[in-house]
Amino acid sequence: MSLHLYNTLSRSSEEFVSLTPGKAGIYLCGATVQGAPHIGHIRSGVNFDILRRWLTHLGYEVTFIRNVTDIDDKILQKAEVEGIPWWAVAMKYEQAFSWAYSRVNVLSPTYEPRATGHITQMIELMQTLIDNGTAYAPGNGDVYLNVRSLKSYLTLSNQKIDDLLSAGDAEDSFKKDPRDFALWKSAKPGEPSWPTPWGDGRPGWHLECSAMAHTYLGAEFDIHGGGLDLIFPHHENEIAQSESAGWGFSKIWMHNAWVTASGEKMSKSLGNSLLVSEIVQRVRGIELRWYLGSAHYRSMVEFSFEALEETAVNFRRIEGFLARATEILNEEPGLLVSLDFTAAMNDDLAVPTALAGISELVRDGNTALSSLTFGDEAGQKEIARIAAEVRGALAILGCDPFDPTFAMDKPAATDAMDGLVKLALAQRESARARKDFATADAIRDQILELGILIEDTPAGSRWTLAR
RNA sequence: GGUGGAGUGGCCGAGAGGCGAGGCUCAGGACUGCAAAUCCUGCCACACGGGUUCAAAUCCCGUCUCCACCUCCA
Repeated sequence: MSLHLYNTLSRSSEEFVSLTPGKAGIYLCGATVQGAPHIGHIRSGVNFDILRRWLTHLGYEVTFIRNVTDIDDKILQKAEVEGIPWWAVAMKYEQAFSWAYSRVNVLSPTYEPRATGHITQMIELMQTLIDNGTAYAPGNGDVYLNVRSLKSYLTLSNQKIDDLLSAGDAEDSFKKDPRDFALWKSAKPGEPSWPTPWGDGRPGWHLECSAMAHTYLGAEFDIHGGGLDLIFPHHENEIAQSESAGWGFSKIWMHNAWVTASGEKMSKSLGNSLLVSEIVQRVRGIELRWYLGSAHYRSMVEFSFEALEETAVNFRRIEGFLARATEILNEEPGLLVSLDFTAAMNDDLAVPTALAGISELVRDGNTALSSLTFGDEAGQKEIARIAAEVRGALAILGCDPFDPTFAMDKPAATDAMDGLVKLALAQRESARARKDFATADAIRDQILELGILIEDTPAGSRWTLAR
């Protein structure tokens, strides 16, 4: 089966046919840099990173744009609170996001545009919309989109305009209709602003994504992604602006579900302990990624530390197999992508199904490892094949243990430490040889207290860090 | 009020008419000097009430519970 993806627009799974053969353009709504990233933000990054890696594996040349919205009401508020300029707030949290993305091995986008770098494009878009009558400037410096003038609206969220609850503050505004939304907001005293033909001001929330997607991906592109909660109003308004400008815009809309805590969506108050910076104190980045990536992207992930730990244990089993296979083979496994994995991924990125296949492969691999006899070339080949299929799958999911990105998670695995542990192991070995098990076990216990696990194998003892 | 989603074994979590996804935990076994790691066996679940069908977790009708979006949101 070829790649099929669920399109929010049609509420069904559709075959992916790119606009330009061999190429794929993706626009992902990135962060509004107003605070530190929690694991929900990062989940979105991981989900779409997996999509990107899969498309790349399938042979597409992927242009992946993930924006940074670096001007907005909350950033200005935060600047007040923190007593630093708004642009310093934006930079601070943009860097926090970059750090978090890198900890979970999310690839850098092809380009990462900032809203404030695209004011010119936004003004051009507004001019187009005003010229063709879909937008209006009431004279106070604001620019609004007239939603009643649209041929279609709310096609993504499948709502009727009159069913929407009306905005609370609509009465005293310059809007023609309460549902009209701001493309541009006039500057209040002390706020940053940019000059436009309609007055000094700053972008409304939605305009930047239309302008930037158009700049880097063109009038029409393949996939637009983001969190479920962006469907309305953000993505509806992007569609409204872009289609009114005559752009085809995105063919497929993909939305990731969120991470919940105690059954509820993470809000700021709940999210404090779930900052990426906190979680990676508990588990390694690769384990956090495994956790966030292992649920289907359209399913809610109910966060708990227990589930996180459990998933980490599951990952270590897979990792342990690859480590043992590497020792036996005397080289890093290759990278193969199996037919089962391909079938699962092609079915709207069915990672959980793919994971079941990986678990079965690992079991077969462990069995092959334990039944391997000296000089068994067929057995070695089998182990090499299985290890390569496991590693190949992990690599697509961004969790390849051999990926240098994760090297920082193994700080203690230096040659010096290896030498010291082996020294102790040699002493234990000689104690075992003379059947002095009390001494042998004492050595093992002492090493364990330092956080090092000992496994005795027919080929001798091996050690790993316990974590 | 409108729109969308969810309810699966001790726990997590897939599947969407027909042979027990998978993981974690736990119990037993194999291996081991003892462990660890690994493998094997066991734990036959689908919110509730009806219906359709040879066959329903899956389809239909109804009910209950929970969550989300409706101009701050990943």
